[in-house]
Amino acid sequence: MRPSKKDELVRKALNVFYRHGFHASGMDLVAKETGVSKTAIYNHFRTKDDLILAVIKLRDEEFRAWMVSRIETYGETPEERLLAVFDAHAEWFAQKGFFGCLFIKACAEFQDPAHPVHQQSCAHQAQGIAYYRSLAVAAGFADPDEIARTIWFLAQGAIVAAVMAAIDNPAASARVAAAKMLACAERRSV
Amino acid sequence: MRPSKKDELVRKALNVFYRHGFHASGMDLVAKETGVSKTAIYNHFRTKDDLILAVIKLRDEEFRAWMVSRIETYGETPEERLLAVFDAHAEWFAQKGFFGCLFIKACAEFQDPAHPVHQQSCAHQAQGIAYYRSLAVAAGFADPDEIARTIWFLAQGAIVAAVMAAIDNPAASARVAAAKMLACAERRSV
DNA sequence: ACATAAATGTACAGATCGGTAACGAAAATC
DNA sequence: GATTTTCGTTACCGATCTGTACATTTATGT
Repeated sequence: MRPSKKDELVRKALNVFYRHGFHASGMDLVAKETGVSKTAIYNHFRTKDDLILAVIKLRDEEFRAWMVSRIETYGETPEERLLAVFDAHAEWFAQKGFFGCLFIKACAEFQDPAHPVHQQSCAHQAQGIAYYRSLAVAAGFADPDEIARTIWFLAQGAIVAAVMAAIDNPAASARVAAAKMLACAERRSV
Repeated sequence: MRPSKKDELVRKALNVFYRHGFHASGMDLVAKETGVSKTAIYNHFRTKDDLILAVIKLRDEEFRAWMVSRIETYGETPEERLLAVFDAHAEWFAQKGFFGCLFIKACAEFQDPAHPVHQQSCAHQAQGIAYYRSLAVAAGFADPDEIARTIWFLAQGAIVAAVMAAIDNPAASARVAAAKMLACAERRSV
């Protein structure tokens, strides 16, 4: 199987797991929805967990790249980009087929901290925080860690709200809060 | 079965589902862990979903009562209580056996918005926001909805962080952000 | 065109899933 | 103390689960 074909399989499997959940999606369903026979799938992935891990890794790469790209389009300066985070999230929430955060779901279904899927999902979140921190550093904030954590909390809260709460445009609401927070935050002394 | 016995069964089932997940916990496991035979369980709950729904409802009642109680202990005034939210969350995160938010997990596993478990979980979140809003109103903020949403976002973000992110004491960090936000927020004009 | 590799559908193994039937024991009710 | 309800145990049902075997067909590379 060509690498591109394998990617395509993983991407289609991602859709199945994303929509129906990991444990709720049987391999027969995955085979049907991806159009790849179960035999062929198991030729390339030893177990279902291996496939799920590949799904998580693909999503990690693609989603982070997409998110960074959108943030850098919405905002020019580092400080603008800290707020553009929420514009990008708003765009994400508005996409048809938005069903929440795959990584939060993955950790909800694979609770064992030793499970690779759990760890990979946590690693994804760490990268998000690290990116926000780099923006906060570039923007010259005195406490970039606190800034990054706050932006991240607000963004994750908005994600949860987008799935569970009857809040209109949670990303916009979180953006307002973030803007006020940034306006009050101290800059690094020269 | 006495109501108290039934409650006890639901409470023990809650522990099973909380620790292992809903789909990953078979009814045989539930029977074993609760000490109630599968037959007896099915005498009182028509299906597994019915039991799960009872679990969600029990958790909703108990957890909200606990959270409100802790918040009102940590804070005296409404404004203090908006920050005490994070003290209560910190206490929750520190409890042994903390495994994240059951309602977030429930929505992750029951994605269909028409599913009662999904709806009940969302209703729980709505009650949380409503409580924060009542505090914001009592504290005299000009825009209690925005205040409530921000507190809620930060709290939910802290919960996600407590499970997934390598952030030390996320509740304390969220509290700092919330305090700054409240300090800048406008009061209602008399 | 041919040899090789890989995909397919079907069928299956073994385990587990949600849920039930049957029956004796226990216990609450009258 | 007799009766009725509820309980646990055990075994089971059909469906579905992950994962595999196998023979056939389809791509692929030279």
